[in-house]
Amino acid sequence: MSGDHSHIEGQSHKHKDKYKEKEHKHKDHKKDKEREKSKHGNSDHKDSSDKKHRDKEKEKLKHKDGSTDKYKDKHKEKRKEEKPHVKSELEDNSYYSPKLEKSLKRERDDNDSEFKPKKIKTENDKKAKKRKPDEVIKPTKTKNKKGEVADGKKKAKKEPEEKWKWEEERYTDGVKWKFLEHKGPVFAPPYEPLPSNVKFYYDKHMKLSPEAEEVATFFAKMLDHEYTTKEIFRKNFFKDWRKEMTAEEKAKITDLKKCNFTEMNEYFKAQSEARKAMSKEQKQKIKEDNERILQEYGFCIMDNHRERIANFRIEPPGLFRGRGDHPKMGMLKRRIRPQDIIINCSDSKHPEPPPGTRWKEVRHDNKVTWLVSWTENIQGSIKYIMLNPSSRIKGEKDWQKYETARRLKKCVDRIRAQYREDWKSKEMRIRQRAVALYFIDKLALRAGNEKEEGETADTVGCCSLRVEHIKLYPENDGQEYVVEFDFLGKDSIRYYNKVPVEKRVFKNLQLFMENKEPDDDLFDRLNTSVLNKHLQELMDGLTAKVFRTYNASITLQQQLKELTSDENIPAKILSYNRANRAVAILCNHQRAPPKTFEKSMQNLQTKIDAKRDQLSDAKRELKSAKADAKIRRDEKSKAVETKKKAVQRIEEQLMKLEVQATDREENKQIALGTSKLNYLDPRISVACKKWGIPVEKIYNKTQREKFAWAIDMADDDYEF
DNA sequence: ACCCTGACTTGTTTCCAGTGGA
DNA sequence: TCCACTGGAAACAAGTCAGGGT
Repeated sequence: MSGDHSHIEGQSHKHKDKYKEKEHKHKDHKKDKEREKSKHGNSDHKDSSDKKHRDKEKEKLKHKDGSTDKYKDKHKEKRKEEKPHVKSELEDNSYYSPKLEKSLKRERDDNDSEFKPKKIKTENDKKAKKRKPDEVIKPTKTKNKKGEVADGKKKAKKEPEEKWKWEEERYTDGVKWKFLEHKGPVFAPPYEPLPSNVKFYYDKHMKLSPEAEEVATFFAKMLDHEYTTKEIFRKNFFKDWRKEMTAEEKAKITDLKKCNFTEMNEYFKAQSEARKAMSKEQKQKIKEDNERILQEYGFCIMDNHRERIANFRIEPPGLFRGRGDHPKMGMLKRRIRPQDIIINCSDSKHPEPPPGTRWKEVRHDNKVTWLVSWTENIQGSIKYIMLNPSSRIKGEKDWQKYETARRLKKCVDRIRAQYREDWKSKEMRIRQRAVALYFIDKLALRAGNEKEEGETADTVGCCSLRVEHIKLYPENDGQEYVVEFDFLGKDSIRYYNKVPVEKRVFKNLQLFMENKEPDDDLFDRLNTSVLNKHLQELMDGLTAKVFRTYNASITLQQQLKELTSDENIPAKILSYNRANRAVAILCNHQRAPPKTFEKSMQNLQTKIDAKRDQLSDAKRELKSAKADAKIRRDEKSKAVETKKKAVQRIEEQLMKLEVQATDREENKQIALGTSKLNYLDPRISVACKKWGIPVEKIYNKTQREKFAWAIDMADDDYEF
């Protein structure tokens, strides 16, 4: 499986080289340079224009845009100053992050007194006031088993309705729901210490304290994983692990290299074997238990409907697995407790925290869609529990997204003409904006927000491209003005592409790159907020990502028109998949070739070979039958007919297999799912029924649930 | 004007259970 | 009946973007 770096249509490289080695010097280097820049108080472009005047226009440019210092640099400088982690006196232990610190502080400040839910100012608030000015949600002890919930304002006590009526804009004024009731999250099961005979080894066998042991098991479970060999991972893990150790353990265990987790690792392997080997009844029981939990916690009532919750289980503790070259991989992801949790629901009734605990907060914010949130300790960002894609709240939003893309369709010509015009602008920032937009449109690049250096893997999108990420070839492989892109995008997936561009774009790129270091920003006068502000002016609701949606959907529609033949259904589905694949390639949706890929390919190949043999056998038989018939002067020999049929049948089967093989091979490194789920207007697919392709052949059950809105609107002659 | 962060979408990988062929 | 394979779901990381505070 290793070593296969084949390309897909000249575009995407794969997996192995996905996590490109990056020099870490990068950051410090950059920092220095920025300091220098700001010291001199002038930008690259002023400097550069003093050099040779290759381009007349440049002269004008420099004056026009001298106005601003670079935003980007400013941020960076600022951020760096703030960065130093001031350790809070209350947080001696490991779980430290700046954001967390803030929220901890808040917690400390305002809830020592009494558990009192916070009220926030929303529309809801006004309503609440009308009802009962100072209603405090008291931890209701009411174990409402059966319908004794029938107190006054319980509008949702009527049986939940069956189906939603799809409306693009249901509530005005940002209200997302009017009634919301749920059971709260399901917490990760508490840690169960290992049996006493399973020990950790360091010079000698030793039993760890439960706290240290738990963290050790996280590592032990991953022993087979490549992560555990990476230096950063090991370093971060060890640092966080030591924080959980007792003083003696800390004194003793000082070197991760000397740690031996194999015994623990084997114990877990045995456990999973045992789980596999369980009897049918046991498995059945587990399944039923899960179903019970799902039924109890996996649903909520929103505006009279019972809706499925997407992730009602709190993420269990473990070691953080960042993607790509992540500086924080291996850090301990801490266990979430009830006092970390914010509950969001209607003000009438809220879920109970587990006995002996309390929620961090209960609020009633109907302008947001989440039911539960907590702050995670690695990046200090907020995690949410939200509804399933099949829910109304997600469906309507999805629908809206495609409607925006369709509006773009109406004015895309105008916008394209506009940015082409802007390539000639006198202002550098406008040229940069126009070229970036061209990339976003033509290549479906992501916007490319700035990221916190050192906090996340070094990845880029359009606006954050650096000089080192592109190469210019005035001439390449017989094509003029070729740009070679090579960078790591979202999830550290490599984007590699060579595209011919228009001359003006090419010249502009040369201009942007002049006098810059490889790690300078290509578009130093541009960031996503500037770009999006501009787009907003061009069309209401237009942002960079709308182009991805638009181009994906329009590509599907076009490809379908070209490809769909009047053949049988399997052939049509293949056509659909081809169209889907074209989109996935456009969006650079890659996947690691499945571990079993080679093998399954081989299996298919042996099948094909067998079919071939069978075919030649059949042909031979046909031949001899023919000869035989000739001798016997039997014009309409039955034998010949049947043999002929057999040959035909086998040929067909062979073809089918070969098609399957190509389909699979073409799909080796391409993931269709992402585009299917997020970029392709489902109504285009639903409308395929006009060619006799039933929706069931395109979408599985969950997908049909997610796209219920689209199926509902079902319209044969739907045009994106 | 800038910057931060909350909310929500998009993305890949991992896990698991069901399926169909030997 | 077993077992290898596969597709789908779950998990959760990593984006985008808007709005509000400074």
